[in-house]
Amino acid sequence: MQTHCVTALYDLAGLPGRPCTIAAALELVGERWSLLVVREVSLGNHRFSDIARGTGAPRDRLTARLNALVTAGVLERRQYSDSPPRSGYHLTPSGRDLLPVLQALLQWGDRWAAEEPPVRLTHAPGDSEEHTVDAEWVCRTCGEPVNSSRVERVLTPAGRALSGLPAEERHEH
Amino acid sequence: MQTHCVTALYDLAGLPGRPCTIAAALELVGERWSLLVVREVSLGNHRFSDIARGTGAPRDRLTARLNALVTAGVLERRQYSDSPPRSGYHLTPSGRDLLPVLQALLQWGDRWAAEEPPVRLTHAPGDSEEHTVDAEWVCRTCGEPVNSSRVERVLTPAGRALSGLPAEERHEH
DNA sequence: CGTCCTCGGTTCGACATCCCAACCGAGGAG
DNA sequence: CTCCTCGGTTGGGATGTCGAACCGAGGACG
Repeated sequence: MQTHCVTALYDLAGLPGRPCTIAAALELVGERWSLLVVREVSLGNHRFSDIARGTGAPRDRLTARLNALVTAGVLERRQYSDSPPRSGYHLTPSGRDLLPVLQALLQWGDRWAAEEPPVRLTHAPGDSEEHTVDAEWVCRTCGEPVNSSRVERVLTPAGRALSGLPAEERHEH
Repeated sequence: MQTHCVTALYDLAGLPGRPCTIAAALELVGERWSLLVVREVSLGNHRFSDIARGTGAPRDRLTARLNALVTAGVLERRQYSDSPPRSGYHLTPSGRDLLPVLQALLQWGDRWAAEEPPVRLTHAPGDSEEHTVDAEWVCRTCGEPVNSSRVERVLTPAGRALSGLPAEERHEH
């Protein structure tokens, strides 16, 4: 599996504020419509007009976002017809890795932004019964829910360099 | 536990595109700086100037975002000094529920938006060793990872009403 | 008292982005 | 030939964004 970005990594030093990959991520996919475009493509709508209808984005904004997401390495264009020449947009591995972000937003929106969710995710894996998906973040290493356990933030050498701290000996309080 | 929004639920019918709480969520916290403000507050920076420094947001934008997040019910103002009268911003339950969104963005950004992450999250729950957090979404009901299992989208009655007539949905392979 | 400082904003002007509606060119279909 | 769809582009007005300057309340210092 790819472990870092191939196409569009973001220079953390060029960002304002605390050096943090959340900010870098938002720089790539945080503009208006971007994540909804990813949602729409992940639902199987690969064509310009389907994405436009599904998201509700203005066509010129959609053009801009699609191009930005392609150069960010989140989407790729793929020709699906020679005549007339037509191409569709598909998720790259990096784009597929955004699905957890969408899952998190969906779950938050279901709970806090709508009276009654318009869509329910159901789940029938293996031999268990069909049921509504209610997901939580779990640490792959130890299996515990992430939020209920003690989590500490540690600056890496790269982070120390970016925040102007001496290379060794100094920790944040 | 609160199961829906108390202050600022978003009228899904007023949104363009597919009725979807991801869009509603982004309407509340998707503007520039909003999620970074939530990150900053969650790190313990409650004061205006600390949030400004931590996020790098212009002061007028920060004012706008803080007010929006307060009326959205994500943050609340709390007075921490009478003289001079000073108040800080704190996460509400709804704001705390955004942490999984930040976790998802962090993980994506670490992998796809930066060469070397500036911060590592470590985790030492219960009796296991300290290790780097690597989280995934797991279904609370059956315990299986959400992305690797069959998940289906089902329109609820509310969703059916909102979309008039449901279109057929294809899935990516 | 007067001057300085910090904190939490507000105001201003230049600029970028956004939205909508109209338009356009390539390529079928009839 | 005319019409249609698809995938955009273009123009103009509204809205959002930015950086820097300004402001008022309230200490702190002398």
